Amino acid sequence: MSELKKGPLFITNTITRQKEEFKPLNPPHVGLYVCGPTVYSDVHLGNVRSFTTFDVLYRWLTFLGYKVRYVRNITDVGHLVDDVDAGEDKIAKRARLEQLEPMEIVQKYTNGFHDVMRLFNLKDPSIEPTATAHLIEQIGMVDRILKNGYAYEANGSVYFDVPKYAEKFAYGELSGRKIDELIANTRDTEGMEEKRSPLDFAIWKRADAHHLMKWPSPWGEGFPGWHLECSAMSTKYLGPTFDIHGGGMDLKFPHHECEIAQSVAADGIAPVRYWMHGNMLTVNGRKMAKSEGNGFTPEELITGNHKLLEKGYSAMTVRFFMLQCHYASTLDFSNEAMQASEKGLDRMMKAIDLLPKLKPGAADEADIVALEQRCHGAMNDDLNTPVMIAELFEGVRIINSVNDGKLALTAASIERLKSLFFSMVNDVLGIRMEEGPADQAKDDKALEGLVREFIRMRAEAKAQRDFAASDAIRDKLSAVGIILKDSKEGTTWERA
RNA sequence: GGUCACGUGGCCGAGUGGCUAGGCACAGCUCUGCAAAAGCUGCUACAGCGGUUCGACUCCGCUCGUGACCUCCA
Repeated sequence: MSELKKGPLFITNTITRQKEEFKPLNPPHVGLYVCGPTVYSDVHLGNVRSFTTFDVLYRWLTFLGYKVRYVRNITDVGHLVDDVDAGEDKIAKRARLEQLEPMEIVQKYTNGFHDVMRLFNLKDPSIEPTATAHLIEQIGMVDRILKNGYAYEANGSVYFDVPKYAEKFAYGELSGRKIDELIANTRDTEGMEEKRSPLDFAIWKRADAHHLMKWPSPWGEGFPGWHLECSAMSTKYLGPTFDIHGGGMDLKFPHHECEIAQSVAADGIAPVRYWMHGNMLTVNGRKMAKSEGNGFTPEELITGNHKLLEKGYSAMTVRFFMLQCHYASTLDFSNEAMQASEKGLDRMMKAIDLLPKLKPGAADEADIVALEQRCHGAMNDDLNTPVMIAELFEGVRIINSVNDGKLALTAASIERLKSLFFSMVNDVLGIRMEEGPADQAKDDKALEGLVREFIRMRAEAKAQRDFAASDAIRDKLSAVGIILKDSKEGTTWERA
């Protein structure tokens, strides 16, 4: 058993805009923080793409042997509908609309989120902290920022003093923004009188008497600002500086920019060493977003019950479709592309099914070790899943050729190929193999026996060269969704 | 308006200063009684215009087009 060439891993650090070698702070431990959902509505496919990106990152780091502490939060308070005037909380607003207690909303959509994560085979994070369970930490952080002079209290709210911070630190370095331009581009809005600068953002917000979600604080009853929870919880579980912070591109500004500012202002140290941002899922060239009305839920996707969908697609097909595109590129959803992925995945799964049946030969006519190294190399090159999948299709060709007796592989190479596919497809890409479209009904004993009997009858007809009868059997089975395939070794069947 | 991306063959999508991405579709061939599957082969592209270079799809500039962020968003 030769040593696998697994390293080094390069990832694009969005704060430097460069591909950098990943070196954890305290190897073999890796701290990974990913911005989770705000649980006030159903997640849509665009959200799934983002979480899938970091799921694969988590899986790959684990595969490389790192001990990853993966923190993905649930935002259950503090996410303002409008930061400027009313300051109503998204969850509170939803609660009012649905006439539910805010925590009912949180529970409902948290459950829904978890269902979707399971459906798409996303691994659970090591810690899934909620904002409401970390009020103490958040208040503590506000306090530190105040004490350090980077925030001010106004009328029961506390605002982060961006211009003051920018005197000493590089506010805007992540998103590439310049503070003068930001000020120049600010629109006049209502209710800004409390803020000294339009760029300032709330880290603690006073709650009115009728406000549903509020907690006592040194500044009165209120609730934490949106950006604060991630800073407070990442600091608590991963330390003041940790390895990787991930999220969607659309969180870069202002959310992640504010996170950096908060951590630096509170603890005097940059919180994150590698920032990673996943790109958007688009539909007809436009970002999938609730406001566009072009999003569909995973349920609609699977049933095909949506005007943009010609048919339903399985969760694993969707996952495969997403991974055929690099995470940093936009990915455009279309029925044509989905069907291409569905067929490609199907072909791959059928090849995987053949793996245990391959007959070893005396020599190797394909280099499995090299294939393996190319797979690993693709992943180490900024998680290039599309290239890795392309390599796997090379493996598919090899498997089929060996199966056809056109290519020889030794028993050892077959074993290696088997474990390569298992680790890359199942462990790293997170495609559940048993759910391959290939054979869902194979464990149905009665059906298997029935089809076998038809195959036997058809073989008899064929032996007597009664092709009309044999074709009739095949056609009728085909009409009920059973496809027969003849080969030298006999006839096999599968579901259409 | 400001900032930043992107524009690849019929479709989706990688990548690189000179050498085949891959998937799907299509065509031909092999196999087969026929079909399906599988394999082989073919179709061979990098928005436009300039520039740098021995050589650019890959670097630079401009033009056109598209998108994202600047307000909540994965």
